[in-house]
Amino acid sequence: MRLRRPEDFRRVRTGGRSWAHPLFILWRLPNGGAVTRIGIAASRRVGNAVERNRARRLLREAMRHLYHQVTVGWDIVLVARSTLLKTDEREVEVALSTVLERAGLLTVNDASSCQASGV
RNA sequence: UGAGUAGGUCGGGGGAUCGCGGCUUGGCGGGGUAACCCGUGCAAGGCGAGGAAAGUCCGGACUCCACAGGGUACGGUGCCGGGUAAUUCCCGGGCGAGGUGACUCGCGGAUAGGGCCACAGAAACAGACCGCGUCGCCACUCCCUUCCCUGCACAGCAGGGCUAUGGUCAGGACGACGUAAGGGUGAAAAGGUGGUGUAAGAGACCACCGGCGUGCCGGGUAACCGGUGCGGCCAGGUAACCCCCACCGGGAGCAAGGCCAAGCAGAGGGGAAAGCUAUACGCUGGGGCGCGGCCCGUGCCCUCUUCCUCGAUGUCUGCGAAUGAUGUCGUCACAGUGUGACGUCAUCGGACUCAGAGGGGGAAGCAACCUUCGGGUAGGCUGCUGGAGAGAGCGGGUGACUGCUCUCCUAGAUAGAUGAUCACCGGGCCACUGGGUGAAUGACCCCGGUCAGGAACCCGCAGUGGUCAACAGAAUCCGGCUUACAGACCGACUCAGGCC
RNA sequence: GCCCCCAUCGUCUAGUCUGGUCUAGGACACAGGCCUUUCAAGCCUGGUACAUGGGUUCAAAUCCCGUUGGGGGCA
Repeated sequence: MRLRRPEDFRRVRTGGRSWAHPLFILWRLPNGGAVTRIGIAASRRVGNAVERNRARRLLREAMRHLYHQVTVGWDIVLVARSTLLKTDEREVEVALSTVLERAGLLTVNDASSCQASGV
């Protein structure tokens, strides 16, 4: 599920914890439900419209591959940085999985982690 | 072959797997008698970014608000004609400038008026610093003359002097006038050349050239062009300064606008028709009576929230004197189980008087609504994609463009959909290999060819490997402009060189 | 998305409307020197800017057009 309303983004950004990475910043906040909700943001500092779309799509594709390994019940906001434009999807996916692990959001699952590293 | 000019087209292709957003159909769930509607971690089918989607610079469509008409203000456009829904766009033409040329660039008015033109320069729009002249004045320099001194043997001559006389050719100073040829300054300086002319000069005059204004004739829808006559040198730049002339323009923008849900806090101003209209005080007004001869003044009383008007010696309620009716009781008279009179009490009626209340219509007031400021919401639906639409054919037009016919349907997101991975084909560039054309050179026939040979260069035909692939993402829609852009292709034209 | 506004030394600004005297002024900051035992303060000196590309004009920070960057408003 995606986060769409501006107040949801505000809530996660003000009430949640964050982890920074050279490629992006991750915020998370428990939502009290049984679903994982993802929001992706790219400011004008990232670049023009094409570059912002590119950054968003990379993050969304990486998150799609890792979605079922994420512990349920959290709202997650990913903020893109301009370094994303120089990388490809696999690097983003590896970086995202390590940051998710540091944030304690990965459900420990041997099969899925092997799949994640093997893709 | 080289160098250019203007224009047009394209913006990699088709696949596999996993995903994304609409639409249609079908499942599933809900509602409903039904038609059908709503929802969806579902399935299938089909669709899914651009030539600039960008900048938001013009012009329209559409929506809301305002709106008799005209003028002014403000803004825009600006050679002429045409195209178009419209334009600051496009097409054709005119003039000027640049280029050998293809071609490119520019465009109202500076004698309608105002302002400005720094510094420099005499002067920046009409002027005189130097200069060139004429005249006057001075007598400074020089010259001449007179005078004085010295010498020569003195008629005179020579030299010198002059704060001493006169003259005025020349120079100089000053003043007045003429002049604009020349000088210098500046971004810009008052038509050019030659002559006549003059005190000096000057379009002052003349010839030619250039420019301007204007009349006529001819061509053209027009801008304008050609011819011809006249005037006359008219005399700077700036209108992306004000301005003049002609034409155009109401304002805001899809976050417009409409509907629903949720939520908050009202205040000021204006206010049509219909509807509704309470209390108190004061002022004003109205009515009645009295006094003074009248106008009028004054005193008292009554009346309505306030004012106007209609109607009213009226209506209703209450108190109640005189008086009337009935009844009880008493007294008297007549008279005789009664009648009458008077008195008292009770009940009923009650003119007039007194006290109180009141009608119909209109205006003020309340109020729907509008507006200004303030407060609240940032959720959903709609607008929302079929249109000045695209392609082809046949016509019209020099062209922009346009008429008819046929065919086609081609994104609608809203933290905002096109992505990830994999190879394949195609393109540019580079390297290597192969191939083609083929010089030097050699041989043969013979005054020019044939055969061998294989360098450098060129081509990029074939193969292999590597590498590169831009600018950029719809947000109401459309027509233009501007800006960004790797590269590829198409035909047209010009100039130069070579060959036939 | 739609509609406005702005850009001048390192920073804050004047000048722009009405072009010239702008080699662009001021304050703070910076560098050097004087003063002081030293620091601060004070005094003197210096360097440092018209966002960018064109156009109009004799001349542009100023007027016109494009580009870039920044800011704001609109249910």
